[in-house]
Amino acid sequence: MVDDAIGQVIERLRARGRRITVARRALIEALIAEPGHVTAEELTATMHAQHPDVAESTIYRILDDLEQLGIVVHVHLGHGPAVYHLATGSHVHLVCDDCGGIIELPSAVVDSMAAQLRAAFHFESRFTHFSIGGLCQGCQLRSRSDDG
Amino acid sequence: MVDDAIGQVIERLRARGRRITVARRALIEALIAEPGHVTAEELTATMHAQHPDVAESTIYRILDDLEQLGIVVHVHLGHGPAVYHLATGSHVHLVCDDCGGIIELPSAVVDSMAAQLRAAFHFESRFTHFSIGGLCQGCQLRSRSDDG
DNA sequence: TTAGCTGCAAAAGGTTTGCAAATTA
DNA sequence: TAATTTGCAAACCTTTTGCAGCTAA
Repeated sequence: MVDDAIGQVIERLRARGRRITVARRALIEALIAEPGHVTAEELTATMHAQHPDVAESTIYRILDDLEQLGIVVHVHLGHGPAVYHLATGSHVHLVCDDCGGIIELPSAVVDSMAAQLRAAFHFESRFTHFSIGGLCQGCQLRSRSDDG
Repeated sequence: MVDDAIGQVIERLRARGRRITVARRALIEALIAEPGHVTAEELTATMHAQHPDVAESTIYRILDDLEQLGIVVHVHLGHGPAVYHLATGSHVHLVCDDCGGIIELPSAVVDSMAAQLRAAFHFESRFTHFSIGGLCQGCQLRSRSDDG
């Protein structure tokens, strides 16, 4: 069924006139195999196990292309490098400013907020591209005790 | 009253043991004079009109320091450089992914959302550090007509 | 006087680009 | 064959850092 998922993506690429190269196939495999959010650097490392001569610039180019085709999205969780994942299973991220911990939310959680912004500003919001920053429970407690 | 605002910030710096240098005073003036969101580069340009030999690295260092003191915040509106503004008047940004247009919201608009995240995840969210991406009305209409 | 700040220059980190060679269809 | 894709290396952009000299208190 992983193979199946790969086949489906490849189909979509062919349908849009892309050529299926070793690097593309390997990157799609890596994206499907990886569980969560991966940086370009991590993807490169994964792919280098099997294909050590794929250049990181190639990976950035393929990711760009996949993103334009709506197959992949990238997310900014914090100040570091962007992370990538398949566009299916897009979700919202709460990221703790102190410890960097991540809570993933189903997009539905922000629906009422999105509706509010749509009604008031005609703005169709996507909460998925940037994280929502803040403090997790642990860091709230810690900063309180630091104060005292 | 601008002078007054400057004086207040300088007081806070002194109270925390900072030295008041030409660069610091000029940067505070620039921040108070600038209307909205400014990048470090824009601040540098502004300051160079009066003080051409202040280094950009100095500006980054002072901004860091002011941020640690809670006087300044930086915000990521999109993929470009961070923008800075005084911590007073902190607000939420809706940024159009297509045209880059910005809508500023009073923080109160996200209060109910914040309450929801607090109740469900004990997460104290700050919607001010990253923008909320999406599509503004104009770009929604444009992309619809591009489809057809 | 002396700690804190600054300028300069260089480096770091993430991402993009130019170009000739390789590869896909 | 012809156009797309790639590897390599270099550039780019924003931000950080090391260090010696300057300056505010």
